[in-house]
This record gives sequence, structure tokens and C-alpha cells, in this order.
Amino acid sequence: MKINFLEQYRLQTKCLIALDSIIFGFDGTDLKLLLVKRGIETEHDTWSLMGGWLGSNETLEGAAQRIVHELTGLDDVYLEQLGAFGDPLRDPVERTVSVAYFALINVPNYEDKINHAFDAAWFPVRDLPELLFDHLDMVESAKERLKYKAAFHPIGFELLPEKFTLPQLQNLYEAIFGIKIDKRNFSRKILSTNLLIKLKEKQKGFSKKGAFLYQLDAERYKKDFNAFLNFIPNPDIME
Amino acid sequence: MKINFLEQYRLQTKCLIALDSIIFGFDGTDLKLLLVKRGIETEHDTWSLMGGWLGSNETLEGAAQRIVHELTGLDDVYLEQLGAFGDPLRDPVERTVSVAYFALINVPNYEDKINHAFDAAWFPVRDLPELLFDHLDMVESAKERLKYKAAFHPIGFELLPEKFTLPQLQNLYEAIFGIKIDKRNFSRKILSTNLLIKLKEKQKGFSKKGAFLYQLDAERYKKDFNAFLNFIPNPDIME
DNA sequence: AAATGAAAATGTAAATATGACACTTACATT
DNA sequence: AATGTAAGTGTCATATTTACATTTTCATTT
Repeated sequence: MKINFLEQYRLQTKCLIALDSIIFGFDGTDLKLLLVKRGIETEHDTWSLMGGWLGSNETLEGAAQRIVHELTGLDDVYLEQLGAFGDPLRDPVERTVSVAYFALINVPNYEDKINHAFDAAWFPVRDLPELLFDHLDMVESAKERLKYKAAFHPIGFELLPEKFTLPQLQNLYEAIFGIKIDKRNFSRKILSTNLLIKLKEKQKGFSKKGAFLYQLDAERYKKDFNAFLNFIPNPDIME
Repeated sequence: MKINFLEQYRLQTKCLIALDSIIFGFDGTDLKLLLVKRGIETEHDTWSLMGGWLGSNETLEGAAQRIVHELTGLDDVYLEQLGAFGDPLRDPVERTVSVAYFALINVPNYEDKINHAFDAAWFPVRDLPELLFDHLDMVESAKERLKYKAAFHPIGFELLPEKFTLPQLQNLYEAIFGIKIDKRNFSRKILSTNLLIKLKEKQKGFSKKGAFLYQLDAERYKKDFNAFLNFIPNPDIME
């Protein structure tokens, strides 16, 4: 059963392709999202994910990287694809399929690199402003994915500075999952991975006693990334 | 920093959107994939995933459902989005972004429903023919996703007939993960979920003794779907 | 009718991981 | 020198995991 093949292509409706990136950050206390204020006339001053159009010779991820760079100044952010969002009415202007990516970055590390030309700003995920189009759906979906991944893979470190303390790491997990974790059990579990190197230095200033800094053992991290972890007691994660 | 907004839309290059579905099946022994032979003149008689184009008023999933139906006759298959594949050269004819979905179905249950007009046929995932475009990448990606999900969620049942035996279920997990599992430990673990109802009947014919049939407790299945399982000892799953 | 063979079914003990729980330590500030 | 605040640490009871071998059932063969 053959069909005229090229004819098939010619008859199809074409679509705009957008890329939207959800950038998670952690400042030591709160899980945050980087948003930009898009000067869009029809949607007055709405906050938006890092969005833009697919260029004709770009890969999807390449375009997402370029857009993140153009809007924030950030380079070489590790982006992971979240999926495609293509409801016919998601963009009221014209039918657009958007491919969403998400990234984890450390807020203080990148703070000075962020280009504020586009009013890029951090918002706590628990208290987001109104977002453009279906961007809130994308964010919800990204939060679930983050939980899912974080429950099994040591990705938490992507959100922390190079040197971090156990209480910071614990705060991060508590923020991602919205739970409290016993610090004795947490440190036992996390240290049993042998993924952390304890440094001689302490982080001062935050507490009086100061907390020891740790660093990721990069070798093991790469090697054991796929080893499943189970940081979260009774995880309650959906997809 | 405002930009002429509608102008922005007008300037963008448009793209074709394809949907491709990866349909996994299990015949009691092997994990299989449903493929169709596309009568495509440029790619002579290559086997292909269930692919087609996005219609102008369809949702992505709606289009994927329609295409699966048109090519196979199957209805109401549960499809989950795998992601978008958009390499500029993936389709040599014209730039196309494809959104891939995957599904799990039970082979014998659907056998008679499958429309063979398009030469739809099952292939063991361990021994696939050459595939169209980047469909092999999609399949690899789907296999990883299946492993990932199956490690934590009781999705194995989707691939089995309504009544199935513990050895069948174990074979399925062994096929998905490519490992051997101790049957005593497997049955203890799987039964401890209380997700299975043991029937009085036995499956006859395959073994001399015959194995008891089980059925999914649909109530609990829905309720506990998000409860994490850990069927797989030392899982070694990547994403 | 008895013997055979092939897969199904089942239990236990040792090792490991988990979860609950509270006191001591360090040090900056007063 | 005293105080306050967060960091750091240990134990025990329970649950989970792993490793491992024998018996049962019944269709088929003799």
C-alpha cells in the first residue's frame, strides 16, 4: 500500500516551534525559578520562562541553550528535555509546539553572570507570579520530574555551590520534596554513598558553630550517577 | 525592552510536526516492538514506528492516538510522551520535529485487533530490523524509559493479559532489565504489594504442573500506582 | 499403572538498611 | 564568663534484602 510520499509532506500544516526552559536554582534555603519579563504587547508584562523560537538549522537543545544564553547571559547550562507541549490553543497568537527543557543551577554562583537586561529574576517555586501561556503547566511538570530524578540520582549537587555543607544539602532535599528529614539519618545515608569529600574548612557566618564544608567526589559522581539512591524516606512522587 | 510581538511570530520558520509511537508488547517470553512497513518511495520498504503528521486542530497525544489507530486498528492505547526529536537532519526530506510516544500492550490480547493492512508486525527488541530515520534512537530512549518506570511502578501488568502467572510476570521483568531474578525473592516481593489476587485456576499447557493465575487488584493498582516499588535487585538503570 | 521429567511452589537464616529518638559540641555574641 | 544557636554524633528495634535447596504437581512416557 504505497502512497505518494513527497505529496504527503507537501500537504501537511506547518507549525512554529518554541523552546522554553525552566531554570531551577537554590539559594541555600529556597528552591527558585528564573523567570523573565517578556515585553509582549498582548500579554502585558507577564513573567515567562526562557522562551524563543527554533532556528532553521538548530537542534532543539542547541536552540534552548542559545535562548537561555540570550536571555540570561548564562552559558553551558546542563539542559534536560522535559517534553513537548502542543495544545492547539496554548499560544493564542498562532499554533506553536513548545519543547520544554529544564536546568539546575546554583544561584549565588551565577548571580553576577545573569544579564538583567530582560528583567530576569528569581522566584521561589512556592510563590510564583502569573505566567505566560501554559508555562505554569510546564513548571509543574518540571517540578515532578525534578522530584523523580532527585529521589534516585544525586542531582542535588547541581544546585549547590562547589563547596557546601550537609545542612545546606539537607535543606535542598527538604525544599524539593517539601518534607522534613531527620538530620542524623540524612547524614548517615548521604555519607554512605562515599560521594562526598569532607573538607577541613568550615562555613562560617550562618551559624555560630559553623558547618564543615563538603565537596563532591567528581570521579565517583560520574561513575555512580546511575546507582540508585534513596535519600527520601517514603517518597511520594508521581509522574 | 519591548519588541514588536506579532512581527516576531511572522519571521519564524515553520516546521512539520510528526508523531511517532513506540508500542511495546510482551508475548510471555520476549519483549517486542510493533512496527509497520511504510511504503515510502525514498526509503524502500523500511520498517518504521507508527508515524504520522500532526493535524491543525489536534493535541499531540490526540494525533498520536489517531495515528496508532489508523495504522494498527488499536484503540484507547495508553500513550505516554517520550519527548521531542528534532535534529535538523533527522528527516532527509524536510525539516520535521517528531514527538515520540510510547505504549505498553499485551500481544495476544490485541493480536486479532491489529490491522495488517500496513504490514504491522512484532519484532523482538533484541533483534530489530533497520528502522526509518532516527527511529532507532527513539526506541533506545523508550527502552530506557521503560526500565526506569518499571523499576518503580507496577507497569509490568500493562504488558500482560488480564490473567497471568507469576513466572510470566517474572519473565517480563527479566526481559525488560535483561537480568535473572531469584523466583523466591521475586514472588515474595511482588506478593507483598498486595496488588495481585490469586485465582483458583491454573495456566495449563506450558508446564506439566501448571502455574496459578493471578489477576491485578484494580482498586489497589490505581491507588498504589505511585507507591514506589523496587522489584529489581541492584537496579542498573540509566537515563 | 508406574516411572520420569520439567517447571512451580515454598521457607529460613544471616546480613543489611531503615527509622525513631536526644544529648553534646563548638563558637560567636553578649 | 555566660548564653544561645545550629552542628554534629550513636544506639537500638524493626524491616528489608539476599542467598540458597527441596518438595510438589501433573503430563508424558514406558
